[in-house]
Amino acid sequence: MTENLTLQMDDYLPLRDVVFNTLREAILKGELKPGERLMEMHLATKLGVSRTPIREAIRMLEQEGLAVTIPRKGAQVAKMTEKDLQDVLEVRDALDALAVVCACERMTDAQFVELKEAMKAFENATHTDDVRKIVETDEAFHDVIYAAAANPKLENIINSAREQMYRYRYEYVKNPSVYAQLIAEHRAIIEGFNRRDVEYLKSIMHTHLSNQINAVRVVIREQV
Amino acid sequence: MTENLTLQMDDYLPLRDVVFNTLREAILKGELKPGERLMEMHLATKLGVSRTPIREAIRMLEQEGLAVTIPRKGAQVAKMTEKDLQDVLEVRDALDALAVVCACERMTDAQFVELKEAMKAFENATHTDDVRKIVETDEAFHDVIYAAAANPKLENIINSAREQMYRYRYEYVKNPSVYAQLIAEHRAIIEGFNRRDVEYLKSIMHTHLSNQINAVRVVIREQV
DNA sequence: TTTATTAAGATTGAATACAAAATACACGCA
DNA sequence: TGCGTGTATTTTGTATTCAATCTTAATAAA
Repeated sequence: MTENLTLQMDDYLPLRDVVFNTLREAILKGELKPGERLMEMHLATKLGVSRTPIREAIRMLEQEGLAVTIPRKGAQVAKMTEKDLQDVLEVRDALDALAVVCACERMTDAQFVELKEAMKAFENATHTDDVRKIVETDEAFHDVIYAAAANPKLENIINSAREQMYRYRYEYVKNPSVYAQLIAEHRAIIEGFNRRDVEYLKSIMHTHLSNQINAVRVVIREQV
Repeated sequence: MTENLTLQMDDYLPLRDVVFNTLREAILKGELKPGERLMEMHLATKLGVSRTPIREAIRMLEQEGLAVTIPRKGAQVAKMTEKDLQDVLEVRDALDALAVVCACERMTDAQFVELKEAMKAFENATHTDDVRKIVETDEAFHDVIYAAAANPKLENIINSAREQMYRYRYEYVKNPSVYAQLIAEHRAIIEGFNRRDVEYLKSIMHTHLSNQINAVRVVIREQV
């Protein structure tokens, strides 16, 4: 009886959070395209809720950088210019460097095992055609590193930066010719942690990130 | 006539933004203390608005890390633990380093002049007892650097990190014995930009930041 | 006295209602 | 045809209302 209640409590989420997650996912997957208007009434009827939770969810998306709203004109999915992308990458580069420094110091043995498993999962995924799965296992690999850094604030900020590129990054991963390189880089990262070689790790992370730049840049240029 | 209309347009702000700014200021100034409950009805009557804009402002504060809400229980001003502070400082350290690297490359002559003026303003402020002014001119000095980095995304993230420490930092600046050191560090920063000496700048920024740690830590310990 | 119990009040969550502004569109005019 | 102008419609901003949950406090039982 009580456990039933607890269960209800556990999976209870305010509608605003449900809406937020739904819209967030839709934006990241590209179902809602950059520049697309987020009309409250439209979303409300589509999701079967009132405007109230929609509005609150939009405020949240706004602060995440996924939506932009102009007073009295409404919200739209955030667009990124090439400059925006460059700026975000610059920041991520610095934060990635910090993350590997921290992770190098603080990674537990269990986490190192986890990292190697995440590596395998990614490698397996690249043998399929499931782009979604490839992206997810790649993200998961990096998640292990960020978690090992043991700095939740850092993790939050990196995630927010990742999120902003996510939409564009999809295109990069769709191209199978990059898999070999990605795998090699992941292997190098593991090797780096094995040797606890901070400088080596920093440089790998840097190339790993900058490889994405050009690909993403092309996608952004295509965005009218 | 038309200019009057434009003016009205310009200073129009949705209530949610007015409320957001008001609450944000109140939190940063310490008028709303960490852990204090943010009750919608209470704030609404106090500010003379309905609960709707209050709720939206709270969602915004939440994403800024200034408020925390537990579903069905309401929001409260975010508390920071020592660990939280350490985490934020670690991140800010990395971002400050990035900022000076960028600023070193990109700072215009006009901005360098601005920086020297901000320095003077800060120095003058330290000769008064106006703690508020001292904090503001100090912030302004750093704002010039962050602006010179010419990376708005970086600026946003740094500002959000600064904001989270701001409340606690006040106490540090209240102590006049640190002024001399602060001035010396600011002078060193200017000297660093003059020489475009990135490594020197990084190290100054690092000590500049870490000097704050212990002071802030004391304040946090006092927070029950 | 302390601990359950439970009812009243307070508070949040969500929907609805109303006001103000922006947008779209049809009409008239040059 | 092209361009304003004004009206109708849509959309956002804010307030109000109703429902669900949480908190508090008073009461009763051990």
